[in-house]
Amino acid sequence: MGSVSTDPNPTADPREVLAYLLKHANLKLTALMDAALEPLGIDGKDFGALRVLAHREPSSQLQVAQTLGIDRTTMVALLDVLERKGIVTRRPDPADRRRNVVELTEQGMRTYEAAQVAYGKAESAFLAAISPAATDQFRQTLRTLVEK
Amino acid sequence: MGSVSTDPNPTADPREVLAYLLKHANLKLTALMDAALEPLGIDGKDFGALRVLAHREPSSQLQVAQTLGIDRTTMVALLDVLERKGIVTRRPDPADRRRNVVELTEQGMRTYEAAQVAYGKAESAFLAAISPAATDQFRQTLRTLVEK
DNA sequence: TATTGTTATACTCTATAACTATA
DNA sequence: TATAGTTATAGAGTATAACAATA
Repeated sequence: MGSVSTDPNPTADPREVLAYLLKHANLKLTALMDAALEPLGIDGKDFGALRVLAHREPSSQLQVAQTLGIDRTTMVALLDVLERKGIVTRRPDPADRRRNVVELTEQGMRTYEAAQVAYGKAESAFLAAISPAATDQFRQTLRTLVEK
Repeated sequence: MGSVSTDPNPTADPREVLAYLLKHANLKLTALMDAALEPLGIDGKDFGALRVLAHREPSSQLQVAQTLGIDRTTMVALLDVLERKGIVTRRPDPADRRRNVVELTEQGMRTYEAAQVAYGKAESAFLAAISPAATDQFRQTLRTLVEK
């Protein structure tokens, strides 16, 4: 028997547990991201919505909410803020007036582009301590773990 | 110029962003962990407190709270629940009666051991799609990213 | 005066239920 | 009847401020 599998105390340091490491890695990147986006007047959650809106045909609120995995009532408040800031517009879909077509404004597109740059810097700072190869591996592993 | 660095649209899929992947990996492991611990009457947050308590000398509430990175008022509510379940005890520290000495009970130690087994299964399920080597690499990367 | 634990309170985030309008 | 968006409300989770006991 090897010492690894018979270790009587595999979690002697509470901070070695994967759940702890993953949680704190997420907290750290989120903090870096929010700090980087703050000068643009948005946070990571807003940036997530912008990413969805920037890469799809003009969508209904419900479609965006479902893509983000948030409730449609939460979507209302999120878009209220972005609309007030001039980042998105809402208008009834002529083909189905129950739906709102949500689009990035010109200013919203500029904000989104600036946000991509700012986010990229935050991500780079987060990954600074590991090699490009380790970064690729890390990203690939996360993709596998998250999928389905 | 390589196509990678000149990709005009590096985040065409909103779900390829590291912040998204990390967040959802964390959500997935947290869900698996909470489901695995639920029969024991605790959740991942409680398990975190138990890990700290099991691997330290009997601690004051404040020490445990600071190790977990939570507010001391939050610690009160967390321990209220664990104490009511017979998992921990609180008593004034004879050396400094402002402090509470917090300890796992006998039952608490059994709960903790069962929780370790349950958590281990959740972690294994989470990691099932990647190889042991990739798992080791993943863990090491997270350690590096989280540290300091 | 400062510190630990506690309580009361408030704030953030998000979801559920009910309502309006459209289909 | 069912669906999209909205509003009102409630719940979980956590933090701030004030207080009691102790140092």
